[in-house]
Amino acid sequence: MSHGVDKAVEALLRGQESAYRLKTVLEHASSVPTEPLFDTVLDSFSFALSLFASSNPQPHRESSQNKATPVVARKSPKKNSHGEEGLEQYIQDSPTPFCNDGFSWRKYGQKKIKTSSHQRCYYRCAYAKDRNCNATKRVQQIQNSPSVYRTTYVGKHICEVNAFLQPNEDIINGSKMIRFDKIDQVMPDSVMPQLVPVEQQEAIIIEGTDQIMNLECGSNEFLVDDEQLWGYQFPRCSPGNFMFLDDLSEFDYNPFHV
DNA sequence: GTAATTTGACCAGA
DNA sequence: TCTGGTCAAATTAC
Repeated sequence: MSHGVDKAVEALLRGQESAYRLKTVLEHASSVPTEPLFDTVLDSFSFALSLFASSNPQPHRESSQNKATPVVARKSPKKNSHGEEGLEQYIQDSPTPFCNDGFSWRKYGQKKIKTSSHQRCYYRCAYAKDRNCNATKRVQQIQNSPSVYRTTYVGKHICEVNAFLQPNEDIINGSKMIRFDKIDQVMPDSVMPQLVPVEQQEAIIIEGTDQIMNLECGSNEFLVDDEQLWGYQFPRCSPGNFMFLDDLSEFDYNPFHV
């Protein structure tokens, strides 16, 4: 727990730092893009809250915001259309319906839910057919003013694993993997644009009783600090370069310091 | 022209 | 029968 608290504090400090930086940018009408700073602030709080939530699991509260609440191996009362049951689910609340989780999703349905005045949107992995990935998610607004959107992730992404896993790589025994090939490689500007929009953030996936953090980059962009982006020439996360984390301490994980 | 989204219909479980 | 989830044709966007 103490380690989780440290990480949470670290994330909050990071958010505070970004907020100060954002304030400076706004005060000086700088041309520096503010969106990455906004995202970093929001992601910092999301990450910190998710740490608290995962370290102290409690029933989900309707009023929670920006909170990642894992639902550990919850058995779905209803099989899906493929006859699968017991798919892992993970709930996250956010003030925006567009939670950047690092994956590509394709909307396949939208439905009015009886118990809610808002419609529920259904998404599946964009590579569901190509790579037989069964990950889906549902997004629904659950609260007005302030708006709260609940995203429910169902199933696990196996698309990148199927497509790019090398034969000798260990995915079965704990999926402990970080691959940033040619990490010291100098990337051309055409490949690594400056201050790219943040499209990635942590995706928290619960496996059985072991809570893991699974950070993946799915569409070639990073959640990255702007200073670090300048300070380090870092490869983008391409299909050959991906990571799995199931032991934060092992990598001194910080989603805001890629 | 192709890909993504929308939306009504259909299906299965409760 | 009701409801939530998915399918698939139609529509829209690029």
